[in-house]
Amino acid sequence: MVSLEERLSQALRHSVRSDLPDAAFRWDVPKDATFGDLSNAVSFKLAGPRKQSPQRIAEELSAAVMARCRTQGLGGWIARVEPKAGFLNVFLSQEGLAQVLRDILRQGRRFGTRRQHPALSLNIEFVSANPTGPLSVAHGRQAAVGDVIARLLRSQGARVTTEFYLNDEGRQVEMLGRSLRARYAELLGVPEPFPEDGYQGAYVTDSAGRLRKTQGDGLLDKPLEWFIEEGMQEQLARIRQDLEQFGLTFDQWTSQRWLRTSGRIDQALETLKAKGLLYDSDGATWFASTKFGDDKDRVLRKRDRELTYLAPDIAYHQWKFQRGYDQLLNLWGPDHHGYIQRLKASAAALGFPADRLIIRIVQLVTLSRQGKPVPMSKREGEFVTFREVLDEVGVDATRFFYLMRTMDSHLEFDLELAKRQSQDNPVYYIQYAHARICSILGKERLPWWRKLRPDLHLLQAPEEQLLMRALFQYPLMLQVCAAAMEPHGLTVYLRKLAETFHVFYTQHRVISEQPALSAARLALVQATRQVLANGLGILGISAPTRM
RNA sequence: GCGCCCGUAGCUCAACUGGAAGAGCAGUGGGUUUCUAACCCAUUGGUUGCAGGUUCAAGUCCUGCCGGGCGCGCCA
Repeated sequence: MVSLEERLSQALRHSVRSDLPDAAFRWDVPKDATFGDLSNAVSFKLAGPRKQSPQRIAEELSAAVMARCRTQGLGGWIARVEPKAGFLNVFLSQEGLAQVLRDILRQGRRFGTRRQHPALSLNIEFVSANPTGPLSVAHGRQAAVGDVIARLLRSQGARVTTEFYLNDEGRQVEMLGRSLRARYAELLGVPEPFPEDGYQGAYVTDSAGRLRKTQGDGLLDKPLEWFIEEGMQEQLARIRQDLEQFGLTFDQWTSQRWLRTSGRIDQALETLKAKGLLYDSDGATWFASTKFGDDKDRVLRKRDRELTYLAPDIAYHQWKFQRGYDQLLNLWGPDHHGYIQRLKASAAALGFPADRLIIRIVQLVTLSRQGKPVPMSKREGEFVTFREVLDEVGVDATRFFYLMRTMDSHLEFDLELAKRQSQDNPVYYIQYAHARICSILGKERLPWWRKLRPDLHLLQAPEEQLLMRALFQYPLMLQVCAAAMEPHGLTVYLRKLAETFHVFYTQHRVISEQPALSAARLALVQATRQVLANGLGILGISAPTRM
């Protein structure tokens, strides 16, 4: 079904007759409610070529758009199209607002979602933490952002695969195996030097303790590979468990080991070689990535004949491209941003359009308590983990706090504020609005109201109008967040919607002595509840019926 | 030295691919015999780091500075 704003865009385009790009005809939600429900600034773009003032053009266009709406059967939904300071401002009519409520109540959980033909297919790879220890708070943020981007895009009709790249061979996991073995030996009283750059976290010692408990004291005969495998599997299981607790299961796990044994790494290197993009120098094999915009060429095979990390990564992205996605999205930590150029260069070198590979950096997270920073020392291997935050703060608040900022911004995560169950915690503020509505709906004592077809035109109070207008914005807001691949706007919207509801609630009784008005208000709060639930659902946050 | 992100109210941050400067918190003062006060109302707070440029229009784009963070390996 085509939305109102899309039909308005068509009407506007029809009225303008210009070859301006589609974006120029898009309607935005204006910042200020006095500017109406939708606004557009195309008049400014036409002012130059037409040598007329924007306001003059806006006046013409508003009449033309209104006329077009009438012939298209939209006239009843629009009160007026108002030219103001060059902008076109659309004000929905009471019937238009009533229609929004009807749409919400009819579509229920589907309200705000769209379908695409054909559906955009997309792979999102994120978290991809090494299976060598607990997830960090930064991984947690990536988990939240990636998960909600996936949900947002799915809500807009895209086919999304979420994927975790498992770094299950190489130096890092070997170091975990060595560390585990050393701790195990330590527990037995057999002195064995702890590896330099080993994992010093207490979790390794815990892990060694468990090994001893379950498998006895005779494990030092086992080869290093055995310790690597044991340690890695345990860490991986914990990572999966943490993510699951967070409400996140990945559609696909791709392992580096599998990439190698299946021959895909060799194959990728062969492809580059066949294209004449590999050369030997200083005893190493280099990839001529500068031909594709990189700052310098990169080593793929070191002098010791071992591959660098880039080689399997190239193969991995080739494999992702081969699977036929329209777009690949990678979420990385800020420590990887220097890596973007070379990976994009490799995609281009392999003949894939580099603009189909989108790499976004999710910025750092710092923890604080009541404004005071929580020290995070990685040197001793002791740092606040994602699991600790999750256990202390809970899933809902953790998700919300991770998503409250744009991913470009450093995130200051205040543990005390997130935990606090009070008015300054936005999560509870939103959930409370939902619970309040459920309380009203549960207490309804006059069942014959249900038989009334509500007369939504009774909802004339300013607070009711504002609430309906906020509900109207939901689908458009979702669309914008999905297109930007940025969840943060949804948290802002839901807070605003909850506020609009709370204001309405304190001003007006829903269930009163007036049956007709009560029925209308019941429809209004039911629709509000639905949108709050839908929005929270996309954030992966629960919508409690009681608090 | 080079690259990326950030710089907006006392604090934490928005501003949807240039479009009409905003929230929350903190501060101050108020409001519940009624469907949940985890709520609401009022009010204080701005040279958008600095200087130029492009534009009808710049927090947003370009140039140069200043400040904060991160990265720049034949580590992963």
